[in-house]
Order: sequence, then C-alpha cells, then structure tokens
Amino acid sequence: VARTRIIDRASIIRVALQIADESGLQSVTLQAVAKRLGVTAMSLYGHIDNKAALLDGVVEELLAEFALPDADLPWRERLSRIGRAARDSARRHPDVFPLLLNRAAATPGAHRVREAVHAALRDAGLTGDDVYRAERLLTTMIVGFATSEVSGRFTQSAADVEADYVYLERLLTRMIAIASEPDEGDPAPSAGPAVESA
Amino acid sequence: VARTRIIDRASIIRVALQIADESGLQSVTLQAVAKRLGVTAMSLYGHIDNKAALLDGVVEELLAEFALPDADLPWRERLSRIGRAARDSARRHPDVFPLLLNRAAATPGAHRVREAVHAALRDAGLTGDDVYRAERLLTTMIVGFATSEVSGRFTQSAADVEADYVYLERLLTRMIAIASEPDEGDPAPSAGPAVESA
DNA sequence: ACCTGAACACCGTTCAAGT
DNA sequence: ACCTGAACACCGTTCAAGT
Repeated sequence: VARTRIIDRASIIRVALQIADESGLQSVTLQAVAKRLGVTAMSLYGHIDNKAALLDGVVEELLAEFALPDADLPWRERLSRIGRAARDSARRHPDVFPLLLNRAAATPGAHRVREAVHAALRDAGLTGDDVYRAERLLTTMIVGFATSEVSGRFTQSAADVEADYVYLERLLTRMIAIASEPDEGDPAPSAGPAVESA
Repeated sequence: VARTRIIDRASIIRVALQIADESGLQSVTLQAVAKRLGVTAMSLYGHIDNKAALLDGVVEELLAEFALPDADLPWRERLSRIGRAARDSARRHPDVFPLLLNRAAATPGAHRVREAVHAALRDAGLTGDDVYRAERLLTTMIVGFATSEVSGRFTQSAADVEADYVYLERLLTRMIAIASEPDEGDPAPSAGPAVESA
C-alpha cells in the first residue's frame, strides 16, 4: 500500500544487536531479524551483503555506542573512564563484546576509540611508537579482562573480580608511568633485582 | 560386515580440531566430521551429546596438547615457556584458541595448565590469594595477546608484535616481583609520583 | 526501488529400523 | 552394540517475479 521503505541498514543492525543481547549470538538469524522487523529474510539482502557483513555491522554499532569521556578531563581520569566504559559495554552486550578481540580493529568506530586512548597517552607524556604500543597492550588487557568477566571465565565473587580489576588498573598506570620516563619506555631494571627463589 | 567400532569420541574430536585448523570453525559441521571418518552424521550421536559438547571437547583437546615445561626449571623460565607455548598453540589453532577466553576454565585440561602457573608463582614467592590473582591476570593477558595476534587484530609487522610481547613479558615479570615483596602485593606508590600533564 | 515466493544446498537433531 | 534411512525444522542465499 504505502511505498515507504520499511527497513534500512541501521534498523537491521540495531535489531540484530538487540536479539544478540536478549538471546545470544546464535539466535541472530536472518529470519529472526526479519521477523522482528515485520519483513521476510530475503528483503534484508537489499541492505546488507550477507550475514558476515551484518555481524560486522553489529560490532561496529557496539563501538559507535561506546561513550568516550570529555577531552577536558585529566588523562588518568579519561583512561579510567574508558576502562569502566569497556566493562559496562561488555555487560550490556556479553555475546558481541568478545568479538572485539577477534577482528582487525580497522573500522571507524574502532579508530575513534583508539584515537581517544592515544590522546590520553600523549597527555601522559608518551611519545612516538610508545603511544601505539601502550595503546595496544592496554586495550588488549582491558578487552581480555572484560571478556573473561562477562563470559564466565572468572569464577570468583563479584567483589573479587572488582579487586582484580583495581589491581590491573594500577598495573597499567605503572606501565604508563614507566613508559613516560625520559630514559625510554623499558619496564626493566629500576627498583630492586627481581626475586629469585627455590 | 565387521563389528569393529569404527569411531570413538577421541577420533571425532581429533578430526573436528583438524577441520577447524584447516578450514575454520564454521567448517566444523557434524556432516563434515562424519564424512572424514567415513560415517554418517547421525552416528556421531552415539559418542557425543550434541554439537556444543563436540566443541567443548575440541577446546579440551587443545588444552590437553598444551606442553608444560619441566618442573625442575627455574620459575621464571617456566613462566616464559608457558607464555611461548600459548602463542604457539594459538598459531597452530587460530580458530579454536580464542574460545579459551569465552568459557569457564573448569575442565581438567584448564586445571592442569593453571596448576602449573600456580606452582611457578609460588616458587616466585607469592602466597595466598596473590597466587590466584596473579594467575588470572597473567593468563588473561597472555591469552588476550595471543588471540589478538592470531586473529589479525594486531596489524603491525611480525617484528613489532614480537617487541610488544617482550614488553608485555617484562611488565608481567615486574608485576610478579612487586606482588612478591613482603609489604603485600600492591603495585602502587614506589618510585616517583605518576606523571601528570596538560 | 523495494519487497516477496519459490527454490536450493546445507544445517543439527530424533527415532525407528537394520545388522 | 553400533550404525543408517528417513524425516523434520531451520539455516543462508539466489533469482525471477510482483507492486
């Protein structure tokens, strides 16, 4: 009757993410997405290339939703908030978030988050390749932690997981402090000799 | 003709891991596994509960293959080798290895590897809950790193990835040194005040 | 321009039946 | 005891056809 386009790429991806959050990734099926949109599965092909592209879009949507802190805040506070935001995102999207570790972070959304981390690290005093290296390590650890937390790999109490996270955050803060020392970013021999034992 | 049992659980899982390594996880299909074993898909149900159980078995097989270092080596060397072994395992099984971050590490194979790390950390001087916390963080980081490396999330050259890994290893070594200090495992205020900046 | 019907090859899974 | 045939509900995907 009406010639209004019923669906578009954005609504397809939004619904797919919704289904993943509610019922898991394996419930994200072209027919399920189409049904919720009141349309047949075949019509989705007018807006997406195939299912793999749909899942790429879902991950990108998760990244797009990712709230970045105000750039005026001190760098330490910014990094701390980004870490918390990652864990929040993982909790909100427990089936989709883990995909972040499995794909090349080459999408616009990934770039945007990465840039925010770079900026904070530069403000922390890192320069050159140290910025990129620290970002990679830091992001890998945060995403790895949040994924573990949300997929049941950590079996301790919530309070213990929180304690682990605080510990991890301190460790990363130290990494940044060491990397920003004038004598180049080597976390090697400073305080005492490493502990040897039987 | 012969009443020899043609297949068993172990051979099913071995073939499934083989197919995953060769053609990816989405090629691991009951029909594909059965075909390679010279049997129909339905016959697999005599040995496994369902496909999810098959994948659990595949992950467990990867862990069972995981070579642990000689317990007589110094703890630092043992941890170093376990880290390298993890990266080797990821390279050999690039589609299966990432699953390690997504499941509760409650299987016998997971327990075996974890125990080896616990032992090394105790020899490093850690005690009590510090042992478990350090193992969790350490394992999460190594698995996260190896997963990133093998799934194309890191886009630098192989040499740069290697440099990142060396850096990560030093960082973890420092974490252990700090945690084993008598004053309790806090990586917090030792050297200088953390760098603040604009 | 956008959606649908019909069709295809392929999934996981059940169950009664064969040897 | 172990494997198979037949069947089912469900996938992703293509393509010609409708409006």
